[in-house]
Amino acid sequence: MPTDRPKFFLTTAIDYPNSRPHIGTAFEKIGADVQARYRRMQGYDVFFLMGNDENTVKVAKKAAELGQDTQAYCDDMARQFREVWDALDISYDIFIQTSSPRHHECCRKFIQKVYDNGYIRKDKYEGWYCVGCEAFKTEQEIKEAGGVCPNHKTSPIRRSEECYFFEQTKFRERLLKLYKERPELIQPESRRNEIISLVKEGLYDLNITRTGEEWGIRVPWDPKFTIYVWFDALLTYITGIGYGDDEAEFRKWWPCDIHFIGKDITRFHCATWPAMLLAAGVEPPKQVFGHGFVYIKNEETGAAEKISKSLGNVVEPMEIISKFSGEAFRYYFMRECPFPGDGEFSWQRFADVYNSELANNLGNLYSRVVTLISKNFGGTLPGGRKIDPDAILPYYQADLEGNRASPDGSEALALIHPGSTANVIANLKSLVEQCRYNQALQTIWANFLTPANRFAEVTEPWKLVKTNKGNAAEVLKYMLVPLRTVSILLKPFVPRAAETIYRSFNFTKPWEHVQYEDAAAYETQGDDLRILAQLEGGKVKPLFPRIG
RNA sequence: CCCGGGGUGGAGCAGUGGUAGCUCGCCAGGCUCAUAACCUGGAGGUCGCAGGUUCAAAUCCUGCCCCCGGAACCA
Repeated sequence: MPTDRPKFFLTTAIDYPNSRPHIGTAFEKIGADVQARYRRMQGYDVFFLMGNDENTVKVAKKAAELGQDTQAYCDDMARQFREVWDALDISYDIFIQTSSPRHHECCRKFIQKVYDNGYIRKDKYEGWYCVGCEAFKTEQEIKEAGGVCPNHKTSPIRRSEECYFFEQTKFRERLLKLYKERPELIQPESRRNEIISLVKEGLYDLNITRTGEEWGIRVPWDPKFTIYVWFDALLTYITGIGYGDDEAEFRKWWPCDIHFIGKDITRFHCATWPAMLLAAGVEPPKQVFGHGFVYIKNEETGAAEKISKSLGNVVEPMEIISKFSGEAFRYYFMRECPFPGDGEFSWQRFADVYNSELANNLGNLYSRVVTLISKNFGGTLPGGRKIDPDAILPYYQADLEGNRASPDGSEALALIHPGSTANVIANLKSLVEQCRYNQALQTIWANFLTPANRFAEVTEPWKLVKTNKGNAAEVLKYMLVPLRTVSILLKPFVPRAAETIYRSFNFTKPWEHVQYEDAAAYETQGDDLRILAQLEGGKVKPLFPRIG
């Protein structure tokens, strides 16, 4: 289907399926998903790619340990990963398994191209080899284990063997030029600085093959070698959109708009990956975003620990989802952990944030507004009056200046001036586009939800219905404004709750077509404002039930 | 040793030259429409340390201290 909408192609890192996904992996997927959902809302034609990285020796070993066929093991793990992503409403368009025949084939075409272009040479790799493991060990591994193999506790031997090298050093100057010409390529900026100094000093050719492995992709011109897992893993980003077998589709999506990755693998994505692409005559991606890590707060010591199996602190995403919800999970990590930087998880903090921000603030505002309208007006507010989305902000400002409004509804309404909501939304768009999600959410709460509750406190519609029903109806319509605004702005973050709020009323624009700009452009509605939500005894089901 | 990030009231953070702010927690009061929710007020910080620039520094410069990461199958 042809389209003239701007395209937006984004990817997450692909994961090793040698263990189930943890909350750190989920953090990345959610951050990418917020971006994908935001772009779709804003009219982009979006393609969101994720996947599992299966061509590694570790996966084959793990399958063997379990007595399973490697492929069957990979398929089952892929199912388990997708189960978690689905529970978190990750809206990926394609999920690649690198063990798939199509990936293998496209991969071979790519590496052949790089070989033909003269950027792969045969040479010798020398390093510390453990006979027990039948594998090379890094200096680091040996050093950390005290001079022996960490698995076998035996001394490694010096060994050299033939292999193929990718000559990425040949791209040193071109990479540096690229970083200079396109400062937005590596984000956030701290990562960029890191990579520039790395490429200036530390770039070296990469051994991209292994021998003696059954599981993996064969090197096309020399099939006794398999392709080193990193080289094939990165290729997922292009094989997934048709590189090597669907030229039109590939040209439609490439170059990638954002690769979301963990900050630890920026060097691969910002140096090796663009070099690989250049070597094959393909354009580099537009942006690589290296997000921060989630640490687990040790409830006893208070220290932030790296998520690791050996520390035994791994938290299963499903555990959080079943205790709270997928929406709460998304909110917590986007609100509490600055996406470009590091964040922390603790059950205590999770419960605090959930109760105070989702239940008490957002959820409760929704409940009180719905109940007030249904109990006092039978669920229908008479229409015909224009509602201005700036109703709340100026009140808030007036309040800050010390001009306390009187409890008379009409006087509170007199504080309204137009103009400011649009500014806040412009700022929010920029924050979301820069992936500064925690600041975006904080801005939404501070500018719409808190003022809405204050507005209610000053105008007291529950009293006003007894003395001046006309004014009470107006006040309630104004309270609906921030609720509507927030539902639109939260659509990328908590899609289900946002939809529930929006669809609880007969707002005119269809939910599927709502954009950020609509949050500031509340249309005049001749029709009555009605509650469409299902009620029981005049009340709605709590959006986020408090959890004790 | 080197490189990167960071040190702001009890916790987590924002704040790149002009009276130190947000969320949570804590204390007191108000309200009662609402999910024991909401609103107001309060306590609590010499913005890691020492110098320097400036009319003015959390913010710029210099030196020092401390914490966290850091090269490959780990997001």
